[in-house]
Amino acid sequence: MRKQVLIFGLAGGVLVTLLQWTEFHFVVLEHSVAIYGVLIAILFAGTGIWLGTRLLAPRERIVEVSVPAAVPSFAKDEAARERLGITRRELEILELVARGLSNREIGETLFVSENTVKTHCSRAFDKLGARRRTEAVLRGKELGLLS
Amino acid sequence: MRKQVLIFGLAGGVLVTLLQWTEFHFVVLEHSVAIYGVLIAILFAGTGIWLGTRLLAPRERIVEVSVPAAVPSFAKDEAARERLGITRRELEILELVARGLSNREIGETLFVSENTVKTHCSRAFDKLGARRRTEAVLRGKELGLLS
DNA sequence: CAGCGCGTCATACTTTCGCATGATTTCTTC
DNA sequence: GAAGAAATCATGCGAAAGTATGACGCGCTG
Repeated sequence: MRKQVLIFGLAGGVLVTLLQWTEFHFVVLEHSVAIYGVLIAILFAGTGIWLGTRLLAPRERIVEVSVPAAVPSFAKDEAARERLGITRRELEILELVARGLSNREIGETLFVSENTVKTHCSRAFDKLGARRRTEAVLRGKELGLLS
Repeated sequence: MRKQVLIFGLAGGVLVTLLQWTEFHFVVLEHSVAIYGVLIAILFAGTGIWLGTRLLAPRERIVEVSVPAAVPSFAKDEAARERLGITRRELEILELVARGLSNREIGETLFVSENTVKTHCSRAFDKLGARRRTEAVLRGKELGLLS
């Protein structure tokens, strides 16, 4: 968090410097407004993107989780997940496994590589004491992880 | 990441053009730079947020609610089995698949070779329209084949 | 009896899984 | 600001799973 702020401030300083420099040297009066505009635009577009990713994305994620289930058993999943030390991402992938998707398809669905899916799967299987995906799905349902 | 940069640069170019155009045509009035700045800032902050949410966090989740009624258990299995043209042996193996057993374990359980299990599995998967055992289990439950 | 469905098995081949290991990055937390 | 958790990705390897094809025996049935 501090890192972003730092980089951000640094960029701002660079911009200011650059702006003054350019203005005082070769891009004088008539273009100054344009320059200012561009710089401000860049600055605020960056801020907007930053805000969008940092602040709005998590909210969207929460919506994803809470909307679909119609909320009969959400806290239960969470409790079971927590108890087993399974991360949210792992559970997410486990759910797709239970839907019969291959690792490749899961990767495409979640926009991550197949390798990543495999990693999550392995960890989840390990935590579930399962050695195959079918077994993992079964255990997941038994333990209240999956509906 | 590259995509965003590209779009970002594009937006920048568009802005420069637009800005110069507007400046030389109808907004040359004596508005202060600050007003331009604020307007552009607002505009691009919004754009940035839009970009951030649109491009950097494209996530969706499709969740369905399947309702497997588990009341009449045996006759229904038979009916579904018959309807799908699945033999008893195939269903038997499918049940063990759903229990998370490997082909080898199934073979040992039923005293047949692993190859035989594979054959039955392939045929059953084909009749279920499944390409993976996890998918087959899911379809089996949806169709009332498996409890 | 000839044909058919079913169960059994094999061989060969391709694809997918699962495991181990290590690296990088981001975020949180103390 | 150091440390840990979490997510991401890669590579390599062996083990499963899945596909295709052919074959054999058994029981039923027209």
